[in-house]
Amino acid sequence: MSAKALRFDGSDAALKPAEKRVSLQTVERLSVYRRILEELDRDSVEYVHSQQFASLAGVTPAQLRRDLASFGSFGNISRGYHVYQMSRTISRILGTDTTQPLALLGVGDLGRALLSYRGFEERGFHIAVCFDIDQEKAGRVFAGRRCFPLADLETVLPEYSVGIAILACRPEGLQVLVDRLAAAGVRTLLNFVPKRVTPPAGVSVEYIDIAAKLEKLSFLARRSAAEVAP
Amino acid sequence: MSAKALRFDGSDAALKPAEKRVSLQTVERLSVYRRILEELDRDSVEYVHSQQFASLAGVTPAQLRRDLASFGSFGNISRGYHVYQMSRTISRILGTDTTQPLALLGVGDLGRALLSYRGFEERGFHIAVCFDIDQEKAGRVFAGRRCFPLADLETVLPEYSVGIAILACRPEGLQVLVDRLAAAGVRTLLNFVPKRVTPPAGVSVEYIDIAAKLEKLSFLARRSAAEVAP
DNA sequence: CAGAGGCTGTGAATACAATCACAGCAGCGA
DNA sequence: TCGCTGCTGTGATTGTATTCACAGCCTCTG
Repeated sequence: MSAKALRFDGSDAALKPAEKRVSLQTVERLSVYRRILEELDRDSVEYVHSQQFASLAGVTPAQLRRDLASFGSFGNISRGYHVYQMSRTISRILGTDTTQPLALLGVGDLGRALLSYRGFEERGFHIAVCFDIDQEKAGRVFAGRRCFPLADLETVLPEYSVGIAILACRPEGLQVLVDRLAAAGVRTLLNFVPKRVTPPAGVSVEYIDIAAKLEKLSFLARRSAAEVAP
Repeated sequence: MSAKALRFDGSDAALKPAEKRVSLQTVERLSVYRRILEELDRDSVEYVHSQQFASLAGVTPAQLRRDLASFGSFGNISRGYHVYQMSRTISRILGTDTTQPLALLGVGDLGRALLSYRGFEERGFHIAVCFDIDQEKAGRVFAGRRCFPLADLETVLPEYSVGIAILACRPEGLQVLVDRLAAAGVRTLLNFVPKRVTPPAGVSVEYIDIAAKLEKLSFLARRSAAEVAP
């Protein structure tokens, strides 16, 4: 005896199905899914089953289905998921169906590498403007983008309507910089600087810490070696 | 000061006795902890309580204590944690108390940025050798390191006893490259290439996917905007 | 047209991570 | 010396993510 139909009886007004609770871990996996879907689309694959799809993405089929179901049902039973349609849907969910301008803070080695990285454009991002505290760098042009002095942040940034900023500068004074960016309307930050900051209300920060990843690998390498010869 | 309260007083035994189940998330946080401890040490702080320490690291005091306790007891009751000693202990646990040689695969924009990144040396890592499939790059010298052709991987790599390799190359043929590296004795991989690979047995892979992080931020920015004006 | 096959979506179960709350004790002042 | 203070380490609890397992459905074949 199943009680599943009751769910619909009591809550027909509550149907805003697309905006359930979406776990952030799911969101991170969505990027992986979309990349695979694009590859499949290039190969002219029309439908894909959770089994093959999951193995391409390196997750279990159950997890893949649950991730996708958290936005509503896309799967066609006994055919699988429609590749192109789902790719478009994920783009809309992630907000990458339109190109988004980025700001880059700090034009050192890493910053310059990011400026010349072509992958951004393919994924719907574009570094529109960059800043550096170094007066010598400010005024120069890097990979087609003029570099402004950090002091001009508040006057220059609004012209570009940037929602995402990339931090690739020195750790000194990082918190102050974050606060200035938030005040200038930036809502999210991608932080390459190995230093924790406390984001102002309404601002999200993601960290990319290369050295920390290496340390984790160092731990894993040592542990796996210990397992072999304990 | 008596070391008896601290169970691990500098001996190599620190690694062995508490081989409980250490969560990988804990390991990732250890890097953050160590960085903060080094800063405190530079400021000549000798002891630190879980309260202040946790707030610097951006975690709760309970989580910090649990993380540290998963290796054994470091804390001196009513004084807190000994800054320098714990920093050393974490280094031993992570395996970064001695410098480790890295191999770099792919000397494009990102690869060159990594070569000139100074942060590695500070954290106990050193890119010892690099490879590129491009014959033009092979033979040149980048930031003091000679670049070898990819074809010579099997003959050159053993001379450097590399345990960790960084993937910063093209996605084409990545799986084959991973298998070759594993066969050559590399135990862990840091993958900047936006493509999943299936690691051979005993090999761990960590991913750094910049575009995926940006997509996550794009989602967050959109959601937080929707919360304000639904 | 019926029945088999095999897929998705999801309730239930499990595994895992974070937090709470407190026993027990080192250090300190009286 | 002794009691008080406030810290750590940890059992218990809560919360969250993942996996299991299967009902229900769509398609295709005979």
